[in-house]
Amino acid sequence: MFSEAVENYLTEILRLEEHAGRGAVSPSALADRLAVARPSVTGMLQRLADDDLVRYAPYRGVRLTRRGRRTARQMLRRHRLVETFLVRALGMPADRVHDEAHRWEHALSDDAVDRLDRWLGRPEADPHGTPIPAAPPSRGQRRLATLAAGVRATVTMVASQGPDHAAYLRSLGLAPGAVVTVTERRPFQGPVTLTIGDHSWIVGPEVTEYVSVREET
Amino acid sequence: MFSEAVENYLTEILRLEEHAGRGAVSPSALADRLAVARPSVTGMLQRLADDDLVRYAPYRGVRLTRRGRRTARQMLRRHRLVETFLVRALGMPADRVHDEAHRWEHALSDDAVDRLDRWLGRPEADPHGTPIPAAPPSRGQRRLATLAAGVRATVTMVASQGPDHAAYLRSLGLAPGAVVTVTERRPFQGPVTLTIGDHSWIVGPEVTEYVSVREET
DNA sequence: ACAAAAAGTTAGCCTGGACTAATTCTGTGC
DNA sequence: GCACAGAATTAGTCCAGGCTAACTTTTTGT
Ligand SMILES: [Mn+2]
Ligand SMILES: [Mn+2]
Ligand SMILES: [Mn+2]
Ligand SMILES: [Mn+2]
Repeated sequence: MFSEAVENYLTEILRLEEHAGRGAVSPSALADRLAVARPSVTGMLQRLADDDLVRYAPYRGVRLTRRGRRTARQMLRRHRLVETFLVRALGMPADRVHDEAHRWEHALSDDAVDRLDRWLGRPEADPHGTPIPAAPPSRGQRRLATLAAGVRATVTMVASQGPDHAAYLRSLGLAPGAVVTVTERRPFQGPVTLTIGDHSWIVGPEVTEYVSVREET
Repeated sequence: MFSEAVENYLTEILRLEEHAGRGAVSPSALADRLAVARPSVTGMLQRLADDDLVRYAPYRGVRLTRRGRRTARQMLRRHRLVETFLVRALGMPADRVHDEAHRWEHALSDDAVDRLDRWLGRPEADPHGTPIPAAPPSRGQRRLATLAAGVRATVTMVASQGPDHAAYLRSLGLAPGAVVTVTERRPFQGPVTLTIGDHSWIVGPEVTEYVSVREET
């Protein structure tokens, strides 16, 4: 979703916001923590502001937006889960897990994070005792790509990638509220068979990646 | 050490070399596998050749050098160990581990790979049955940075970063053949105390990262 | 109150790694 | 032996994300 650099900036801004209490985060502090020159920070903050990940007024410091904070918290969650794993499973010395986790945190998929969390028994704190942020309140929402076969689900969101794409999705009946079941999933990211109402369609990732669903209860 | 892109190119070249038997690998095949345009491949191959990772003659295809092959094999090892871990430990469906491993493989340190390998019981093959390349024949050689405290080791290599750096290392007595012990290691990449002969020195990563040692038997 | 220091930004540059359009090789069929 | 299809390379562009040098704004100390 975001580049490694963007993820690192957001995470570090959150750490500084939490640490230094209320108030905006200073670019210099960020530059220090990220080990980059100050002008690099200025440039990145401008881009993050354009993408609505931070609110940034020149000479006034920076704060995360709701969107930015959501991403940053997710990164902290990953970071701390990975650290926990490295210590508990791999027996890595506690003073070496941070750098390792700093790289892993960008590589894990949501699914892998979730499995790691389960494997660790849903830990509440990392090896240093720092709390691990909870998983975002997804209310069961997920991409169609990750829906298990045979499970009925309701479409919650269609993130179309342009007019043709939107029209195609509509022609399949994939609109919010539609009920859909994955009836077959071919291995290796192969095509997926969907049942929507009394129609079946064979579709590829351009469909399953951009449609969100919630499992029926 | 290398960028993610470089690691991916080298790994894919090795896969193609192994698959398609003897002969040079064609840039088009590479472009397909890496999902990039052909000119991107040409450009990268030129850089890889400059860095002595491939031998490349225009219009004649490409082959890995010894150096390139060593790196590529290491990546394949990581990839397959990670896939094994994802299936065995996290229970991820076998048809989803490849993409995941493709990202993890770039994030793991040598130490983490080694711990994962041990944790998995030194598996010989990944979940698809494909053999996992062996760890490089390091003969116990490692960076001083990873040497456990209290273990006597012999310096095998000094990778100095310029004349001043070289002189500094020499002044500590760190030359091939010298016997060294880490007597204390402060947490958080803190300073390390070395004993060399009857001298002790407190040094930082600019020493421990660039000196290789072999543990005494 | 104001000068000096510190913090921050702008301007201009660079590298890696992608892309498209245009061009040049190579090998095959006749 | 040659035309042509396909493979590959060159030329030129773009963007992310760094950097240094120079400038501007804010803060601080007297
Ligand atoms: Mn940490
Ligand atoms: Mn990181
Ligand atoms: Mn694989
Ligand atoms: Mn990869």
